[in-house]
Amino acid sequence: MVWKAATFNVNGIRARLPLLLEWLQEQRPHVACLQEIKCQDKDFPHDAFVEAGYHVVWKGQKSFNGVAVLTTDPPQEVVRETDREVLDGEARFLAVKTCGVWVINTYVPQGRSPQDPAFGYKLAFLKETAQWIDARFAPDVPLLWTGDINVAPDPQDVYDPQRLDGEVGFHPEERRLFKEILGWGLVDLFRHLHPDEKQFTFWDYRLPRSVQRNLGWRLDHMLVTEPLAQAARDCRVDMTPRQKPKPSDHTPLVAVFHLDALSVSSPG
Amino acid sequence: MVWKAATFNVNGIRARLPLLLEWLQEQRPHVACLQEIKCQDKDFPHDAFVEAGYHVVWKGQKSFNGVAVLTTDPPQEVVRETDREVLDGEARFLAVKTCGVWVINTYVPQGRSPQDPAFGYKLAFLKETAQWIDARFAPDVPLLWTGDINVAPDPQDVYDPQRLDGEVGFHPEERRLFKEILGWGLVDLFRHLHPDEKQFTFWDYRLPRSVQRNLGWRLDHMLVTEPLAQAARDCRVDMTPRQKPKPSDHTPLVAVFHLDALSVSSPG
DNA sequence: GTTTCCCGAG
DNA sequence: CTCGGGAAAC
Repeated sequence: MVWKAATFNVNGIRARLPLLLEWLQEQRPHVACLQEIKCQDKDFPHDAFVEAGYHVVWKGQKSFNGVAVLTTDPPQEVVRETDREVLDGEARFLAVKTCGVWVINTYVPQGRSPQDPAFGYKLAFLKETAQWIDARFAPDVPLLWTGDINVAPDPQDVYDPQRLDGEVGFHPEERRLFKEILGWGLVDLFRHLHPDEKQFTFWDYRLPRSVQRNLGWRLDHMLVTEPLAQAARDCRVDMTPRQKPKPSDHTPLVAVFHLDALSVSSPG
Repeated sequence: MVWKAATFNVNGIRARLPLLLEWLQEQRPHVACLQEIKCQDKDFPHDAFVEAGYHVVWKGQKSFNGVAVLTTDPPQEVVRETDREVLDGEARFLAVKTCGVWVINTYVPQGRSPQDPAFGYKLAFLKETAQWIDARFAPDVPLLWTGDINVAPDPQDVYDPQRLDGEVGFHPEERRLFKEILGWGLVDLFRHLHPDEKQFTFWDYRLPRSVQRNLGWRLDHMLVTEPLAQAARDCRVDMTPRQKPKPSDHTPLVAVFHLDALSVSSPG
């Protein structure tokens, strides 16, 4: 099957609901990983997604963070709790197996500033997620770690690498860690398919006309294991939601895979 | 000329802007008195009304209160300050002469509760407005005192006169004062033209389905001097804005006058 | 319920 | 700039 996956930091699912539903109808991803839903579980607009034809798994908290996974096919497995304090303490982690693929959706802490304890938390969150994956999966299973990773790995991933060097999101320590994580057996799919493109997924609201001036960052990623990398046919940023009225500060990243082409080592 | 006047407590002019502009295009009043604009002067959406073909006078304050007068014809005179502390202390009073008619727009304090100092302030505000009018005008000039007066004068002006007797807005003291003020030479135009109609202009947001159950109050009025009363051809409540999405808790009161029929004692 | 302000967070 | 939350007012 042709399988479409997407990640989208919506910055408030209630504020973004009209835009998000419109985008889902246009793109019809088989799986959509959402971050920063910013609502408690009871306030999640579940019905709207069911009406749109999706199964929904969500994990919210008051005010901040919160993640959700929408799937056209019912999820085969769901992991809501990892029993790791760093991953479970805030609503930032959700894993779902759908269409035979494990999808890990994370909203990695932004980090605030390199001196702030939040930066240590960010690094720990990245490490623990990688460890959790390592403990549970091998690099030869079809796995997609996606979401707002909040790290721009390379100079071409920020609008001004000189000025931003050392800033949170483009700090040597996180970039090094990001590469180290890839070393386990993950491919940065967008960069893999587009080695030279300068394409962003986030533009700060606070910079005037940041979209028009393209003052962006590539912070949202699809990290895939080798079998999925080989099954990939496309991975691109969809700019349209960021250009509409009342946008999120992020815009979706979308990938297409030929799951039939998947060569899995294990029998199941 | 046929002259249409309206009063509308918008409960936040920024939140109500789409509804208000739509309503202005449908009704095209020559003068529209707005209350509870709830914005500072710098935040008033002046341009939107100019584009809609209106001259605008407004007086706002932070957070609460605030009044505005829209006129199709340029105002001949404007009174923004009365030099009376009670009238000028909060943004509740604005007077404009347009098309030869003096229009006094007030947002009378709600009063909170009969024991609260705010209730005394309400009574004082009503008295001072009446005094200001008396000091400046005679009952034989065309004058319209309109706005959210926050008094339901008679039992037929509230949804449950028994239960509400003594409540703020339907307290004997304010009703008595309201009648006393009319005694100077003002006519409650809606009641004058519709002696037996039970028609409201306000329905509390907090009562579930208050509009459908018609749990309302008649708090918004057009008090006119005799010449205007004789020139009046119509005075009715326009329910449509209260029935649309995102309504104010009030709905407009609209009146039509034949100004040619005006017999003014003075020459100008 | 609804609006506005102020706050913390990004 | 924008979101959500809590307070105050009606």
